[in-house]
Amino acid sequence: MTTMRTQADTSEQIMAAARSMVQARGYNALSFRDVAASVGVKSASVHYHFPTKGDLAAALARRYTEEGMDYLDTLLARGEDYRACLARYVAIFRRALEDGNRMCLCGIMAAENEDLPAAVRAEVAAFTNANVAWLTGLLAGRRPGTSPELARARGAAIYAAVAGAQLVARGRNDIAVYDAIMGAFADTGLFD
Amino acid sequence: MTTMRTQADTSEQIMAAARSMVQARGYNALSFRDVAASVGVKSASVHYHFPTKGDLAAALARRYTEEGMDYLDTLLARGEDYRACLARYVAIFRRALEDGNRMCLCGIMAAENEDLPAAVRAEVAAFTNANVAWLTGLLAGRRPGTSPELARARGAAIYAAVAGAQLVARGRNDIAVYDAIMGAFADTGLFD
DNA sequence: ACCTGAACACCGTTCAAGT
DNA sequence: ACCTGAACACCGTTCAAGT
Repeated sequence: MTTMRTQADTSEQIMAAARSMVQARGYNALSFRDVAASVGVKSASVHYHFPTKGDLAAALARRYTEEGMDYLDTLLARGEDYRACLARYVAIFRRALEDGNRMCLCGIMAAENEDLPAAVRAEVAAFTNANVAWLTGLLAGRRPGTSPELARARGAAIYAAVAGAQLVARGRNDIAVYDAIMGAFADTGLFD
Repeated sequence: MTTMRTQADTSEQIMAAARSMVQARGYNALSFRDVAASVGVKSASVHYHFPTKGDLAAALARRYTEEGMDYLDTLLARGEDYRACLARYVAIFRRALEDGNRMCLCGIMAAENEDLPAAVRAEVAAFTNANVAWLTGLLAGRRPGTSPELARARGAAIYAAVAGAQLVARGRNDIAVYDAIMGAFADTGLFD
């Protein structure tokens, strides 16, 4: 029998604190001293676990993508229909707004693209690609006849719609704006 | 006969340099020392013209909104039809990507919402509101029967579509992605 | 293995001092 | 009216030093 683990590793606590901060204020506003204070260590200790801010942000984005894709894969495995899967997808981005008017971790960092170290930029791109690929796959099942190019463009459009709606609703600090926008997209047939 | 003005005021040069920097890297990455170096003064001089970073960013956003709305109003005055006006609108956000993979000034600052001084946040919200109102007005002319709520939701959806597509295409550093996404939206009838 | 204090060059901001 | 150098408390990062 191994030792009980009653407390998260320092690395895990750092990642949890940092993730919450980035989703609220972005990569540039992430402060090693703030993270350290929130965890109860000094900022130099954070550098022991994550040598640079880029290393920390890249780790955050990689895990964020993994966890998100795991959830999306369980959605497919559950055998729910096309519309139900899309509704769950739209609900994921709504949840970030519910959680203190936050954004998707990679959505907010995408806006900071030019400021990101290359490794972080790559992880953000990987998140976007994974999301568009999942949506494209879902669409392919729905419309077997469509060309790959058109299916991918539509997958990207759904991702852009959700990301854009999140951005606009967040600026208004009003979840009803997110719902109204997604309703308008639904009316145009974006989810049919 | 008054004195010739062969050079822009220092304030104007500061705003031009700062605007370009914010559209490329955001509010947080805007540096008074970088702006000063680009204009040829010291950072303390920038504070003479714009006491705080918030004052500078608020002035940038206010003028950006004014200039943008002036252009949109000339579009309407030209008497072009609904589709042509929307095509011009979509082209505005494309142009930022053409200009060094930049973003809409207020779009990128919207992502930084939580970091913005209140005055800047208000200007960013005013830009969004003005854009949605313009789109809503355009839609009202096109579909006189629609309820104000639905027209506004659809106006917000078009704005979110454009902002989201810009964000996604910028992350890929590929204008073709913007065009493909807008094409997919057009296919769903978002612009009909 | 993990943490820390001290130092470095950056940042926005302030202010007394210059012209 | 406009600009500046110097100082302040911040920042990410490094590193020698501690346990």
